[in-house]
Amino acid sequence: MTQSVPSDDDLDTLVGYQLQMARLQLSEAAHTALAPYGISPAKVTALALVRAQPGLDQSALGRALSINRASAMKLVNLLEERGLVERRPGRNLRSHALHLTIEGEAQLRDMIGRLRASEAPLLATLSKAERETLLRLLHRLHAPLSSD
Amino acid sequence: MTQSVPSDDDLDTLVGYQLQMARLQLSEAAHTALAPYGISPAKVTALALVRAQPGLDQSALGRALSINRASAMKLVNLLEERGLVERRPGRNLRSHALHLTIEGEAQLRDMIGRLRASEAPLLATLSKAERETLLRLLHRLHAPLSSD
DNA sequence: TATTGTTATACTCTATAACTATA
DNA sequence: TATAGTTATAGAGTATAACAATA
Repeated sequence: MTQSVPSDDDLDTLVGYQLQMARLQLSEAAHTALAPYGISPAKVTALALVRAQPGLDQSALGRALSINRASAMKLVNLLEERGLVERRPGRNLRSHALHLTIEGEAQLRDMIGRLRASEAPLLATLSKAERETLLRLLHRLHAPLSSD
Repeated sequence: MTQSVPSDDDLDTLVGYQLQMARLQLSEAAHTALAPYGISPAKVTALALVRAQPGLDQSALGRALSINRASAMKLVNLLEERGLVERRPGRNLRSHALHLTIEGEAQLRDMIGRLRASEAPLLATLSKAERETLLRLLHRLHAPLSSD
Protein backbone atom coordinates (compact mmCIF):
# COMPACT_ATOMS: atom_id res chain seq x y z
CA MET A 1 0.00 0.00 0.00
CA THR A 2 1.94 2.99 -1.27
CA GLN A 3 1.11 6.63 -0.68
CA SER A 4 0.86 8.38 -4.04
CA VAL A 5 2.62 11.72 -4.26
CA PRO A 6 1.10 13.71 -7.14
CA SER A 7 3.78 15.39 -9.18
CA ASP A 8 3.77 17.80 -12.07
CA ASP A 9 5.22 15.21 -14.41
CA ASP A 10 2.86 12.48 -13.28
CA LEU A 11 0.78 10.97 -16.08
CA ASP A 12 -1.93 9.85 -13.64
CA THR A 13 -3.26 13.37 -13.18
CA LEU A 14 -3.75 13.94 -16.92
CA VAL A 15 -7.41 13.63 -17.85
CA GLY A 16 -6.51 12.57 -21.40
CA TYR A 17 -4.44 9.68 -20.08
CA GLN A 18 -7.11 8.49 -17.67
CA LEU A 19 -9.70 8.69 -20.44
CA GLN A 20 -7.60 6.53 -22.72
CA MET A 21 -6.87 3.93 -20.03
CA ALA A 22 -10.53 3.69 -19.03
CA ARG A 23 -11.54 3.43 -22.67
CA LEU A 24 -9.09 0.57 -23.26
CA GLN A 25 -10.64 -1.21 -20.31
CA LEU A 26 -14.11 -1.07 -21.91
CA SER A 27 -13.22 -1.43 -25.58
CA GLU A 28 -12.45 -5.13 -25.66
CA ALA A 29 -15.84 -5.92 -24.15
CA ALA A 30 -17.48 -3.54 -26.61
CA HIS A 31 -15.89 -5.21 -29.62
CA THR A 32 -16.91 -8.63 -28.33
CA ALA A 33 -20.47 -7.42 -27.77
CA LEU A 34 -20.68 -6.21 -31.38
CA ALA A 35 -18.99 -9.27 -32.90
CA PRO A 36 -22.32 -10.70 -34.20
CA TYR A 37 -22.64 -7.57 -36.33
CA GLY A 38 -18.99 -7.31 -37.36
CA ILE A 39 -19.10 -3.59 -36.70
CA SER A 40 -17.00 -1.21 -34.58
CA PRO A 41 -18.23 1.00 -31.72
CA ALA A 42 -17.38 4.05 -33.84
CA LYS A 43 -19.82 2.88 -36.53
CA VAL A 44 -22.54 2.51 -33.91
CA THR A 45 -21.88 6.13 -33.02
CA ALA A 46 -22.31 7.07 -36.67
CA LEU A 47 -25.64 5.23 -36.82
CA ALA A 48 -26.81 6.96 -33.65
CA LEU A 49 -25.88 10.35 -35.11
CA VAL A 50 -27.93 9.66 -38.22
CA ARG A 51 -30.84 8.57 -36.07
CA ALA A 52 -30.56 11.70 -33.91
CA GLN A 53 -30.27 14.04 -36.91
CA PRO A 54 -32.13 12.43 -39.81
CA GLY A 55 -31.20 13.95 -43.14
CA LEU A 56 -27.76 15.24 -42.21
CA ASP A 57 -25.19 15.08 -44.98
CA GLN A 58 -21.88 13.22 -45.15
CA SER A 59 -19.71 16.21 -44.39
CA ALA A 60 -21.74 17.07 -41.28
CA LEU A 61 -21.50 13.45 -40.14
CA GLY A 62 -17.73 13.59 -40.60
CA ARG A 63 -17.45 16.78 -38.57
CA ALA A 64 -19.47 15.25 -35.73
CA LEU A 65 -17.16 12.24 -35.71
CA SER A 66 -13.96 14.30 -36.12
CA ILE A 67 -13.10 12.67 -39.44
CA ASN A 68 -12.88 14.31 -42.86
CA ARG A 69 -15.15 14.06 -45.88
CA ALA A 70 -13.19 11.31 -47.60
CA SER A 71 -13.26 9.12 -44.49
CA ALA A 72 -16.95 9.82 -43.91
CA MET A 73 -17.54 8.74 -47.50
CA LYS A 74 -15.99 5.32 -46.91
CA LEU A 75 -17.92 4.94 -43.68
CA VAL A 76 -21.26 5.71 -45.32
CA ASN A 77 -20.44 3.38 -48.22
CA LEU A 78 -19.98 0.51 -45.78
CA LEU A 79 -23.13 1.30 -43.79
CA GLU A 80 -25.12 1.58 -47.02
CA GLU A 81 -23.75 -1.72 -48.37
CA ARG A 82 -24.99 -3.39 -45.22
CA GLY A 83 -28.43 -1.90 -45.67
CA LEU A 84 -28.32 0.12 -42.44
CA VAL A 85 -28.25 3.61 -43.95
CA GLU A 86 -29.57 5.09 -47.17
CA ARG A 87 -28.64 8.17 -49.16
CA ARG A 88 -31.69 10.16 -50.20
CA PRO A 89 -31.83 13.35 -52.27
CA GLY A 90 -30.60 16.18 -50.08
CA ARG A 91 -31.29 19.89 -49.54
CA ASN A 92 -29.65 20.58 -52.88
CA LEU A 93 -28.19 18.75 -55.83
CA ARG A 94 -24.74 18.23 -54.38
CA SER A 95 -25.54 16.82 -50.94
CA HIS A 96 -27.10 13.59 -49.76
CA ALA A 97 -29.54 13.27 -46.89
CA LEU A 98 -28.64 10.31 -44.68
CA HIS A 99 -31.37 8.22 -43.08
CA LEU A 100 -31.47 4.92 -41.22
CA THR A 101 -33.32 2.10 -42.93
CA ILE A 102 -35.94 0.13 -41.02
CA GLU A 103 -33.32 -2.59 -40.65
CA GLY A 104 -30.81 0.01 -39.45
CA GLU A 105 -33.20 1.24 -36.76
CA ALA A 106 -33.76 -2.29 -35.48
CA GLN A 107 -30.11 -3.29 -35.52
CA LEU A 108 -29.02 -0.05 -33.84
CA ARG A 109 -31.38 -0.68 -30.93
CA ASP A 110 -29.96 -4.15 -30.47
CA MET A 111 -26.35 -2.97 -30.80
CA ILE A 112 -26.85 -0.35 -28.10
CA GLY A 113 -28.46 -2.94 -25.85
CA ARG A 114 -25.45 -5.20 -26.33
CA LEU A 115 -23.05 -2.37 -25.58
CA ARG A 116 -24.93 -1.48 -22.41
CA ALA A 117 -24.85 -5.10 -21.23
CA SER A 118 -21.15 -5.40 -22.04
CA GLU A 119 -20.06 -2.51 -19.88
CA ALA A 120 -22.28 -3.29 -16.88
CA PRO A 121 -19.88 -5.76 -15.20
CA LEU A 122 -16.95 -3.40 -15.72
CA LEU A 123 -18.88 -0.56 -14.07
CA ALA A 124 -19.67 -2.65 -11.01
CA THR A 125 -16.69 -1.05 -9.29
CA LEU A 126 -18.70 2.19 -9.13
CA SER A 127 -21.95 2.89 -7.30
CA LYS A 128 -25.02 4.06 -9.20
CA ALA A 129 -24.45 7.62 -8.00
CA GLU A 130 -20.81 7.48 -9.08
CA ARG A 131 -21.73 6.18 -12.53
CA GLU A 132 -24.18 9.05 -12.94
CA THR A 133 -21.58 11.58 -11.79
CA LEU A 134 -19.06 10.15 -14.24
CA LEU A 135 -21.52 10.34 -17.14
CA ARG A 136 -22.44 13.91 -16.26
CA LEU A 137 -18.83 15.10 -16.00
CA LEU A 138 -17.80 13.40 -19.25
CA HIS A 139 -20.80 14.87 -21.02
CA ARG A 140 -19.89 18.37 -19.86
CA LEU A 141 -16.35 17.81 -21.09
CA HIS A 142 -17.30 17.19 -24.70
CA ALA A 143 -20.52 19.20 -24.84
CA PRO A 144 -19.64 22.31 -22.80
CA LEU A 145 -22.40 24.36 -24.39
CA SER A 146 -25.19 21.89 -23.85
CA SER A 147 -27.80 23.11 -21.40
CA ASP A 148 -29.48 19.91 -20.30
CA MET B 1 -33.67 24.02 -23.91
CA THR B 2 -34.86 20.45 -24.23
CA GLN B 3 -35.60 18.08 -21.39
CA SER B 4 -33.64 14.88 -21.96
CA VAL B 5 -35.56 11.67 -21.42
CA PRO B 6 -33.07 8.87 -20.77
CA SER B 7 -33.99 5.78 -22.70
CA ASP B 8 -32.65 2.26 -22.84
CA ASP B 9 -31.44 2.70 -26.39
CA ASP B 10 -29.87 6.09 -25.72
CA LEU B 11 -26.16 6.28 -26.53
CA ASP B 12 -25.66 9.17 -24.09
CA THR B 13 -25.90 6.92 -21.06
CA LEU B 14 -23.18 4.54 -22.29
CA VAL B 15 -19.94 5.18 -20.45
CA GLY B 16 -17.90 3.87 -23.39
CA TYR B 17 -19.53 6.40 -25.71
CA GLN B 18 -19.00 9.33 -23.34
CA LEU B 19 -15.38 8.29 -22.86
CA GLN B 20 -14.77 8.26 -26.59
CA MET B 21 -16.47 11.63 -27.15
CA ALA B 22 -14.54 13.28 -24.32
CA ARG B 23 -11.30 11.76 -25.59
CA LEU B 24 -11.92 13.13 -29.09
CA GLN B 25 -12.40 16.54 -27.53
CA LEU B 26 -8.95 16.41 -25.92
CA SER B 27 -7.00 14.50 -28.54
CA GLU B 28 -6.61 17.24 -31.12
CA ALA B 29 -5.07 19.54 -28.51
CA ALA B 30 -2.84 16.70 -27.34
CA HIS B 31 -1.50 16.03 -30.82
CA THR B 32 -0.84 19.71 -31.35
CA ALA B 33 0.97 19.92 -28.01
CA LEU B 34 3.25 17.04 -29.01
CA ALA B 35 3.85 18.25 -32.57
CA PRO B 36 7.38 19.51 -31.74
CA TYR B 37 8.29 15.90 -30.88
CA GLY B 38 6.38 14.25 -33.73
CA ILE B 39 5.09 11.66 -31.29
CA SER B 40 1.64 10.39 -30.35
CA PRO B 41 0.02 10.47 -26.90
CA ALA B 42 0.12 6.65 -26.86
CA LYS B 43 3.91 6.74 -27.18
CA VAL B 44 4.14 9.12 -24.23
CA THR B 45 2.16 6.54 -22.27
CA ALA B 46 4.70 3.91 -23.28
CA LEU B 47 7.57 6.10 -22.11
CA ALA B 48 5.81 6.74 -18.80
CA LEU B 49 5.32 3.00 -18.31
CA VAL B 50 9.01 2.35 -18.86
CA ARG B 51 9.87 5.11 -16.40
CA ALA B 52 7.43 3.71 -13.80
CA GLN B 53 8.68 0.14 -14.23
CA PRO B 54 12.32 0.29 -15.30
CA GLY B 55 13.55 -2.98 -16.76
CA LEU B 56 10.22 -4.34 -17.90
CA ASP B 57 10.35 -6.34 -21.13
CA GLN B 58 8.63 -5.72 -24.46
CA SER B 59 5.87 -8.25 -23.94
CA ALA B 60 4.96 -6.78 -20.57
CA LEU B 61 4.92 -3.32 -22.11
CA GLY B 62 2.58 -4.60 -24.81
CA ARG B 63 0.21 -6.13 -22.27
CA ALA B 64 0.09 -2.87 -20.31
CA LEU B 65 -0.81 -1.01 -23.51
CA SER B 66 -3.25 -3.67 -24.76
CA ILE B 67 -1.20 -4.37 -27.88
CA ASN B 68 0.55 -7.59 -28.85
CA ARG B 69 4.24 -8.47 -28.97
CA ALA B 70 4.73 -7.64 -32.63
CA SER B 71 3.18 -4.20 -32.19
CA ALA B 72 5.19 -3.55 -29.04
CA MET B 73 8.30 -4.48 -31.02
CA LYS B 74 7.66 -1.79 -33.62
CA LEU B 75 6.89 0.73 -30.91
CA VAL B 76 10.14 0.05 -29.05
CA ASN B 77 12.10 0.15 -32.32
CA LEU B 78 10.85 3.66 -32.96
CA LEU B 79 11.49 4.88 -29.41
CA GLU B 80 14.99 3.37 -29.52
CA GLU B 81 15.76 4.96 -32.92
CA ARG B 82 14.89 8.32 -31.40
CA GLY B 83 17.23 7.72 -28.49
CA LEU B 84 14.48 7.82 -25.86
CA VAL B 85 14.59 4.18 -24.77
CA GLU B 86 17.34 1.56 -24.68
CA ARG B 87 17.27 -2.23 -24.63
CA ARG B 88 19.59 -3.65 -22.02
CA PRO B 89 20.32 -7.30 -21.24
CA GLY B 90 17.30 -8.69 -19.41
CA ARG B 91 16.53 -11.24 -16.71
CA ASN B 92 17.50 -13.99 -19.13
CA LEU B 93 18.91 -14.43 -22.61
CA ARG B 94 15.63 -14.10 -24.45
CA SER B 95 14.21 -10.92 -22.93
CA HIS B 96 15.27 -7.28 -23.04
CA ALA B 97 15.10 -4.87 -20.11
CA LEU B 98 13.71 -1.51 -21.23
CA HIS B 99 15.03 1.72 -19.73
CA LEU B 100 14.66 5.40 -20.52
CA THR B 101 17.80 7.17 -21.67
CA ILE B 102 18.82 10.45 -20.01
CA GLU B 103 17.41 12.18 -23.07
CA GLY B 104 14.23 10.13 -22.76
CA GLU B 105 13.77 11.21 -19.14
CA ALA B 106 14.16 14.86 -20.04
CA GLN B 107 11.90 14.76 -23.08
CA LEU B 108 9.21 12.80 -21.23
CA ARG B 109 9.04 15.48 -18.53
CA ASP B 110 8.58 18.17 -21.15
CA MET B 111 6.02 16.13 -23.11
CA ILE B 112 3.90 15.63 -20.01
CA GLY B 113 4.14 19.33 -19.21
CA ARG B 114 2.92 20.15 -22.70
CA LEU B 115 0.05 17.68 -22.42
CA ARG B 116 -0.98 19.15 -19.08
CA ALA B 117 -0.96 22.68 -20.51
CA SER B 118 -2.91 21.57 -23.59
CA GLU B 119 -5.83 20.15 -21.67
CA ALA B 120 -6.11 22.94 -19.11
CA PRO B 121 -8.32 25.24 -21.22
CA LEU B 122 -10.58 22.35 -22.18
CA LEU B 123 -11.04 21.44 -18.52
CA ALA B 124 -12.05 24.97 -17.59
CA THR B 125 -15.68 23.90 -17.88
CA LEU B 126 -15.17 21.87 -14.67
CA SER B 127 -14.33 23.09 -11.18
CA LYS B 128 -11.18 21.88 -9.43
CA ALA B 129 -13.24 19.53 -7.28
CA GLU B 130 -15.02 18.17 -10.33
CA ARG B 131 -11.73 17.55 -12.14
CA GLU B 132 -10.45 15.61 -9.14
CA THR B 133 -13.65 13.59 -8.94
CA LEU B 134 -13.40 12.79 -12.64
CA LEU B 135 -9.78 11.66 -12.33
CA ARG B 136 -10.61 9.49 -9.33
CA LEU B 137 -13.59 7.80 -10.98
CA LEU B 138 -11.68 7.16 -14.24
CA HIS B 139 -8.78 5.73 -12.29
CA ARG B 140 -11.06 3.33 -10.43
CA LEU B 141 -12.55 2.23 -13.73
CA HIS B 142 -9.29 1.01 -15.22
CA ALA B 143 -7.45 0.11 -12.01
CA PRO B 144 -10.20 -1.47 -9.89
CA LEU B 145 -7.70 -3.34 -7.69
CA SER B 146 -5.48 -0.39 -6.88
CA SER B 147 -5.63 0.58 -3.22
CA ASP B 148 -4.34 4.15 -3.27
C1' DT C 1 -15.33 31.36 -54.57
C1' DA C 2 -16.83 27.94 -51.33
C1' DT C 3 -18.90 23.53 -50.52
C1' DT C 4 -20.12 18.50 -51.35
C1' DG C 5 -19.14 14.33 -53.05
C1' DT C 6 -15.87 11.38 -55.04
C1' DT C 7 -11.54 8.84 -56.15
C1' DA C 8 -6.70 7.53 -55.66
C1' DT C 9 -2.94 7.15 -52.79
C1' DA C 10 -0.32 6.87 -48.52
C1' DC C 11 0.46 6.63 -43.60
C1' DT C 12 -0.29 4.90 -38.80
C1' DC C 13 -1.60 1.45 -35.81
C1' DT C 14 -2.60 -3.06 -34.91
C1' DA C 15 -3.24 -8.12 -35.82
C1' DT C 16 -1.97 -12.85 -37.50
C1' DA C 17 1.20 -16.24 -38.73
C1' DA C 18 5.48 -18.23 -38.87
C1' DC C 19 10.19 -18.68 -37.28
C1' DT C 20 14.34 -18.65 -33.93
C1' DA C 21 16.24 -18.85 -29.55
C1' DT C 22 15.76 -19.67 -24.90
C1' DA C 23 13.33 -21.25 -20.51
C1' DT D 1 6.12 -27.09 -23.99
C1' DA D 2 5.90 -22.37 -23.17
C1' DT D 3 7.76 -17.80 -23.65
C1' DA D 4 10.36 -13.60 -25.76
C1' DG D 5 11.76 -11.56 -29.67
C1' DT D 6 11.61 -10.99 -34.55
C1' DT D 7 9.95 -10.59 -39.37
C1' DA D 8 6.62 -10.38 -43.14
C1' DT D 9 2.16 -9.51 -44.48
C1' DA D 10 -2.52 -7.77 -44.14
C1' DG D 11 -6.48 -5.06 -42.50
C1' DA D 12 -8.81 -0.99 -40.42
C1' DG D 13 -9.01 3.81 -40.00
C1' DT D 14 -7.63 8.09 -41.29
C1' DA D 15 -5.37 11.91 -44.05
C1' DT D 16 -4.00 14.56 -48.25
C1' DA D 17 -4.52 15.88 -52.86
C1' DA D 18 -6.97 16.43 -56.83
C1' DC D 19 -11.22 16.78 -59.56
C1' DA D 20 -16.30 17.47 -60.93
C1' DA D 21 -20.64 19.33 -59.86
C1' DT D 22 -23.21 22.61 -57.57
C1' DA D 23 -24.06 26.70 -54.46
